[in-house]
Amino acid sequence: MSLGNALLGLLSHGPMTGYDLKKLLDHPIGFFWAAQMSQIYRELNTLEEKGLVKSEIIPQEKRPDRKVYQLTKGGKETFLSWLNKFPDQLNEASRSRFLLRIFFSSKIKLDELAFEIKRYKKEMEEQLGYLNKVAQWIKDYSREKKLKKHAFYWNLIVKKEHKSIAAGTEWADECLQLIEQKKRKEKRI
Amino acid sequence: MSLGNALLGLLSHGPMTGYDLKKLLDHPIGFFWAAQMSQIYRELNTLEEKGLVKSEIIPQEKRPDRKVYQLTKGGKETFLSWLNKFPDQLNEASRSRFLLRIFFSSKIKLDELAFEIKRYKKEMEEQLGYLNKVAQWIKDYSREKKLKKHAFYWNLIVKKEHKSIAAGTEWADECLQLIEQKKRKEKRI
DNA sequence: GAATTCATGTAACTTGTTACATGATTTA
DNA sequence: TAAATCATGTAACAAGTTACATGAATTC
Repeated sequence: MSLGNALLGLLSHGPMTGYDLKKLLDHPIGFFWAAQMSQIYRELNTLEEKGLVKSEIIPQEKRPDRKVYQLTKGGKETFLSWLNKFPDQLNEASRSRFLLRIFFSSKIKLDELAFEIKRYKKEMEEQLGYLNKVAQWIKDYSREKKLKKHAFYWNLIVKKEHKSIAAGTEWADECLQLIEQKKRKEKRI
Repeated sequence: MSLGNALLGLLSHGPMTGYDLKKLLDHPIGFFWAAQMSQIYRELNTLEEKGLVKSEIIPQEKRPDRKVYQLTKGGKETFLSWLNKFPDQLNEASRSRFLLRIFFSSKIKLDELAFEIKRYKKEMEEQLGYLNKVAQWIKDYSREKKLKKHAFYWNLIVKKEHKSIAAGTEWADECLQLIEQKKRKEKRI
């Protein structure tokens, strides 16, 4: 239940609603753990059933009530024990629709493949823009003393994403060159 | 149903049993699409219900019967239309337990983080070894005329993995240095 | 006046994981 | 003789996605 632990971890920064959690999950965390709203609400229910979080309804004027979740003792313990014990597998089973398509792409036209790779490259560029925003967000956030200690770790993640985006972009360029070469070669024959 | 399309794609190379499919999924495809045996059997049943594959039981001496699956016309069409239409999202929602742990790692000791990153690096090295085997496998495989045309595309994937493994390894080294620096700094204070 | 945001969710469905089950044959 | 391989799966569960629902307040 990695999503559950993500939620517990976020709640260790303070009480929040499902909606707030979703925003954090989208924003800096989306890079390495995505979740749908509906999944978050379900997970929060499960966590509450297990006694790891408790909720309190706070009425608001002119707005729907806020259902604010906070960690219980058990929740803190569960989260810390998850953090402290080594996972038996570091990486999730990999699944990339994009590479799956490339694997079979001898059956499509070279131009179509090139198009798809260009779109991939564009996506990398968008992610880079987003990553820069995240880096800025970390800077802003870490002005608060309480959050300063996190910045070091969060920047490690940013660094990793930077490298992987660079690798992806480089790869895309090389691919496009190789495809051009292949196209010329096929014309000659 | 990406797994379904992967299976259809593999079956387009010729009739196979679920077991054979699993071996291919583990071996070169595992890099970008993993699946459990039980999932494959279930997916094959679904594909058969939809009329995209058909199976034939071939009795064997001294071995359990083979249940050989092959594509139907509908299966070929479905696969090709999947290949030819652009997916609305190239990348799956990202999920990395490893990065999730790093995000929260201000709560664990620096040495433990370093240990985890070292293990990550080791995993990268193992993957590199595996990747080299895959590259060799492609070479061997593409001696067969029928499969030669795939080699170009499969090598694009190898190239991508190479780059991403290199990026990961580099990142791990830099992290370990930064952690050492931070440790020294903390001792001084 | 239309679209978006805030805030809550439920239901149905699909996909992925883990554990269990069988039983002969081959390799170390 | 123990383990691994071949080959088939089922069942239960966990996790993720998509579609649907509500309704006020704010922004364009």
